[in-house]
Amino acid sequence: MKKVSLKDIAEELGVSKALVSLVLNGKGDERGINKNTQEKVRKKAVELNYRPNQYARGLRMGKTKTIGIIVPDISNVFYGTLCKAIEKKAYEIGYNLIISNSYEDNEKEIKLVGELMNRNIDGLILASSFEKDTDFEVLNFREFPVVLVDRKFDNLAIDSVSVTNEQGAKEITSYLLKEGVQKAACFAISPTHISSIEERVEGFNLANGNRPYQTVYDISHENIYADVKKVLKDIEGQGFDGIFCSNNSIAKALIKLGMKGEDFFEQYTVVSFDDIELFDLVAPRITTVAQPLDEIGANALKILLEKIENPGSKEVIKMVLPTRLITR
Amino acid sequence: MKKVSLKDIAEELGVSKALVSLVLNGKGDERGINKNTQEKVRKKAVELNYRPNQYARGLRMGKTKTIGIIVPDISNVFYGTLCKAIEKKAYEIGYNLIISNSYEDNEKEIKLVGELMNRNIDGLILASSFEKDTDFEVLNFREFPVVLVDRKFDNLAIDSVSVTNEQGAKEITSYLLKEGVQKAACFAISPTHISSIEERVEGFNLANGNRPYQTVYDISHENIYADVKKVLKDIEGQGFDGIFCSNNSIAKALIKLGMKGEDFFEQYTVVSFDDIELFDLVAPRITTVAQPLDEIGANALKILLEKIENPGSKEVIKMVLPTRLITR
DNA sequence: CTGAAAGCGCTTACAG
DNA sequence: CTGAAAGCGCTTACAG
Repeated sequence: MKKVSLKDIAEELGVSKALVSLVLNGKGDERGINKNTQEKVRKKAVELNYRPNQYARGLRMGKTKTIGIIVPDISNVFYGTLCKAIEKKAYEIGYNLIISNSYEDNEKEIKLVGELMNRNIDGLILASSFEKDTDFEVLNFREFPVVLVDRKFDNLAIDSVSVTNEQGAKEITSYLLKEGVQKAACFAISPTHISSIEERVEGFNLANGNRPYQTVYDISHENIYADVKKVLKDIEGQGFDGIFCSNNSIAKALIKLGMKGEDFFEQYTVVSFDDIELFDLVAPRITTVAQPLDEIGANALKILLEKIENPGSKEVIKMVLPTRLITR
Repeated sequence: MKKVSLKDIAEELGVSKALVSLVLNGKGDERGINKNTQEKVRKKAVELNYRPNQYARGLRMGKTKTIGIIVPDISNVFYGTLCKAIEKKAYEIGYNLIISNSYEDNEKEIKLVGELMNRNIDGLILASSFEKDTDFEVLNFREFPVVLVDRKFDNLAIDSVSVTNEQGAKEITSYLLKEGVQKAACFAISPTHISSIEERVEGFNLANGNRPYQTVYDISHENIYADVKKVLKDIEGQGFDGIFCSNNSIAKALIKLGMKGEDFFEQYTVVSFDDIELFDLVAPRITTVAQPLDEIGANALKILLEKIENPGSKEVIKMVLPTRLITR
């Protein structure tokens, strides 16, 4: 019942381990190994159900064909879909993914990065929960291949794939105003200095440039529902008639609250960043800014693989993909 | 810039690799190594930012503290939440998770199982897409530690964690009838012979025992929306006034279709298996059967770890956890 | 209290 | 065309 190794195949066939290894790795022809011998080796490998030990191989080669990915929360459909996109591509080229959740907890993120690096992953895709460039430096990646997704750090020389957050927020806010909203509020999720949120708020502000009044409110990501409720109460009677949500969690809280209020959705027009299925199924349906998750995932992986294959390269790619307004 | 190994620490301190290894693995006291020496070793390890090479360790020990998990689709919030629950527990005890998607594709599932076993995972948690016991045998786990979740195979000696699908479906169907529904339809997702779906249909049938009429309709999982639409058309005018959905995807399709129809939700009372956030945010809100995802995950992991630690054990645990009716 | 040595399973120069 | 040997970084008997 024990695992079969190269040695087992070699002994049964009366050849060396080296030869077996060469053949099984497709280097038989290149090294001019007898076709006949090659055939025998391959047959025996199948017969014995040989599976190469990746840890031995990893130890020897220094590469493991495993990449790590850290997201705030895999059960959030946004990150779930992103991981799925990455996993799909990775699978096609023989890579596996180790997925971990940081829960927006910097301490845990630091630990996770360390542990994943321990496990000799070849590279890391990271949706970081860090807020400032300076904090980020504790992760100390040096030459280690890392690509940031979703959130980026402009002042650091680290590759990233993000979207046109500012432009997307500006577009959807403009849409809100064009639809007749007089006074819009922006509900920003904390921590607001995460790059993507900062840019969305900026987009909101830009679109409001020549309006008499608009305001940004902070919502704690740990306590979204209660905070949204509180802010709604605070702005009551101030003439607001539109709300831009900086991410899907806030919009979900608003929907839940809105269902309880009598005429909430007559009073407020709600739009949101992040296009999730839910927004198409509630009444009224929510107009959103969609992010190209498949492309984000595919590009992050592609950039990461290039880094892995060219370890010396100092080139830094900061890719920004377009968002799409989905009016409903 | 190269990785620091045991040898580096040993050389800098003028001791042996063995000693360093012992100390760093907490066996210093047990082996009576000088406290002072231990201190020096630990300090140096921190100073050099030593990270043990898990592949060398795995190769030597035959254990890798990595477990694999295969689900149909990580972006489905049901599986996303399950994975999150497992990942959380696993992290606490120093295990990492390799997560893969089978997309309900048997071929891919077979490949994935092979690849994960190649990678020397210590064990596997599997939400299998296989339909019959006999098909399942190609996976050929032998002694390999595996725990099934969500779907189980009664005739195979493999551990599993599932829920009271039949009881849950029976309860919610009874609720439907008690609420005044006269004639209920069951929308079952294909393939209907997956254990969980089979049991839910059975529960539905049981609750309808003494009713004049009820029917089960198959919905293909590849084409849910179109199929639901078709079935709805087919049953029109036959006096149906209630629908039990065998999983959340069907209910989502119904909601989407229902929003387009004028008085859909006056005509039909809809209830569903799987409690997802969405069902609390649509109008009307959907009554559901909730599965204890955290407990499923925690127990699956616990059982798996026991298997990993007692490789010889022939004991088979088929755990069934209770569902909960959530009326809205 | 500590060290030298073997060996986990692989790949890759090197030698012939 | 093929084999013997070294070595990746670790842990664990064994020896003293």
